[in-house]
Amino acid sequence: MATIYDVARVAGVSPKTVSRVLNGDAPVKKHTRDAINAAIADLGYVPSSAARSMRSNKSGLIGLITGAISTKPEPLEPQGLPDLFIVQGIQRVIGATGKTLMIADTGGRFDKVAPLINTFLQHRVEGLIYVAEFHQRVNLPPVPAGQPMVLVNCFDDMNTPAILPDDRRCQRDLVAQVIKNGHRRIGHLTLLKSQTATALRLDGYKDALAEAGIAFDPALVITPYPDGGMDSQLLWDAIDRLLTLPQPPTVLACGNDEMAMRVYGILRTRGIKVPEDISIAGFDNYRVIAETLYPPLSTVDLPYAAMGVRAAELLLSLINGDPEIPTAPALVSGPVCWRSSVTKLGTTSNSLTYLQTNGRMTK
Amino acid sequence: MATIYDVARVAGVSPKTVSRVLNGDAPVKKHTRDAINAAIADLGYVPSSAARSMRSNKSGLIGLITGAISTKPEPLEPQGLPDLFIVQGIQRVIGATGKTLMIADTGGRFDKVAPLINTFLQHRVEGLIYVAEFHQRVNLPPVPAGQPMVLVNCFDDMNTPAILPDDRRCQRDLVAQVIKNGHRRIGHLTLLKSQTATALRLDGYKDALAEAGIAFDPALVITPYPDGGMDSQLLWDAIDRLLTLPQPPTVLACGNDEMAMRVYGILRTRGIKVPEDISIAGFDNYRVIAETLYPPLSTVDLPYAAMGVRAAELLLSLINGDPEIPTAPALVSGPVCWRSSVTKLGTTSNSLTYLQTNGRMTK
DNA sequence: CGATGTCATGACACCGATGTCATAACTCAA
DNA sequence: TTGAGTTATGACATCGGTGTCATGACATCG
Repeated sequence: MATIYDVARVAGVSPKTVSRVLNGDAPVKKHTRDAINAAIADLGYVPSSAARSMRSNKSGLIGLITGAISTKPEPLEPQGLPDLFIVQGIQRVIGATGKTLMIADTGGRFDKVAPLINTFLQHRVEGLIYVAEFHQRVNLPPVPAGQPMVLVNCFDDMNTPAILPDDRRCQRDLVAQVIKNGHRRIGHLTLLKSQTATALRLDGYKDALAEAGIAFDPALVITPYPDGGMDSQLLWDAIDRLLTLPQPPTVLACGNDEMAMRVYGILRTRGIKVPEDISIAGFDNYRVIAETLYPPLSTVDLPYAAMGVRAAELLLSLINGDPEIPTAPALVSGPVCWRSSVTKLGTTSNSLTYLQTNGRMTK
Repeated sequence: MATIYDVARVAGVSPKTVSRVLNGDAPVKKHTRDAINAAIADLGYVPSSAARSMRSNKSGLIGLITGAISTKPEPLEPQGLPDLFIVQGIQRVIGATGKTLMIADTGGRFDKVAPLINTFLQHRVEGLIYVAEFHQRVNLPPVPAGQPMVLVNCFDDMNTPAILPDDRRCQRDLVAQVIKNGHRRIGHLTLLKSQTATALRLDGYKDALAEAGIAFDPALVITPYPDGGMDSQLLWDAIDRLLTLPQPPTVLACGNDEMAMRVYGILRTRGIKVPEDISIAGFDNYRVIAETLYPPLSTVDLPYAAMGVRAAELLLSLINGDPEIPTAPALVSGPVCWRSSVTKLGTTSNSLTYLQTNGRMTK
């Protein structure tokens, strides 16, 4: 690979003058400049960032670590790869600054994180970003004090700056919209108990009820899956329990869009029509599912790309030494995506009442 | 950031001896080694890969570029992010060699490719990998001759080594399995005409028919969407045309799992049961869909992770200068994933014949 | 015309590792 | 005890850029 010395020799100038042309940091006679540019093109010269960053002590690199990592040993079910959207948001911001984003994937193995951080430190990254696959607490290996770092979709016990989804507010907004459409008995099928989002979303669900003056009925909230397993049968049972309540829900708010998709399938095998007989809402706006299902799914958009943007901006300000020290994690929320899986209820009719006469459904 | 000189000073030795401890390339007295390791820990010393790679002329970096890039200006519909699985396969192989994978995302913008390649060249990557989001022809900016490079999920006109999915064989295997289950009238809903995979898969469909001695009936093959648009109504029309044929298909082989999911929804609104009334097959094994749909979808696994592995291995052998020059792209195929969306047909009954008496379906 | 200032360019050192070679310290056999 | 051989360590140059400072070529002005 050609060096700046080769270029200098071919152009008949000193290396320093070539450097000036490359960086445009000092005037160079047009004649000289042309000769140098010709030599660069001739030789296919590409400057070495290693040499450059060694001299300048600036790497221009941002390190990003991502992966399906849980603090628990057993991996939870795969989520919808939201981290990809987060990464794209980060990329947009970082790319605009001229810095280079180095992305490393752990492949879901927690023991890979420490070596990856070490590799990044060897490359003297100016900042580190850790993106979790779903909202969770993490416990990362230590990094040198003063090393700018931002967590996305996760948080730790050491007050590392973090960008988090506002699960509570999103769920509240969604349920509020459902209520606005006339529903008052709102079933809620939650994610796993162990997931951080689950408790927050339940709070949001309660917030919306409280704001509408509807009493909270614990019978309407069911966690279909115990931690670990994900048997379809369990989901059937949960729905069954809800629909055979004395006052069954008119809508099911599901833990995420994937669960909503399963619920569609289950209801249809029982001959229950969505949304005529019962309405369904999801969570995430996982578009491949939400837009493709029939009828399209009402859900909340978890703004992963926006979280990425926020994270990158926060990291850049940390790198620039801006004195803003955000003590609390930043919460980002997104819009409700209203599609046709939730009907507008008249105040008098409840299309599901017929179910009450059916007794407990068969399995 | 501490340097090797700082460590040497604190440990009371020369930098070269520290280097020896770091690399273990020459014996060092235990007493000295302990002092050095203590100093390293004290100072939080991390070696600079810039200085290292400058001296050794080896970066230990592999550059990977990915993104939803099409050679056409208008972006096609989003596929299922298969490139993520490809990337994970690549990561596995590269990670095992001790090299570092630098991933850059174009964010779907073709004009970002050239600058990204340039950045990678500045970092003196030892190899380049380009991963396309779906099987396509690409036209990448030029790279220096001799720079090891591999294309994945795409190919160009310059014989750059490439790893491609074997669409033809996968489709053949799937249809063969369908035939083995007693189906002889097999509808085929294709992807967009402009997609490379579409023609290959049609060939595979014909291969399977030919091997089973079934005549090819063009009426059974429909391309629902014209290039560009993706109106749901068009899919309805396509299905309608198939089901009202004098001899309607007993199974619909869809262009991908997402299309299969839409077909599920459409059929159900018409009161047609899957798989009792008609069977459905997909393509891709996009697991969030295929496993979650009810009934679970029979499909073909496009082995994206395996393609990544193959690509990484090929790149490593190019870097090592192994003299194998694969002139033709390597085709990778995957297993049929048989689930319950395709029924076993008895040779005498055709459960769909009742539809023939229904006449054309209403919209 | 000579003093001063500006502009274009070059010489040289330095960033942080490591390869090469030299050398000090030590072991062991004659 | 001494010379040969081995082991542990250090001095120095080098990789490819760029910051600092010096210098030579002109232009400008009194």
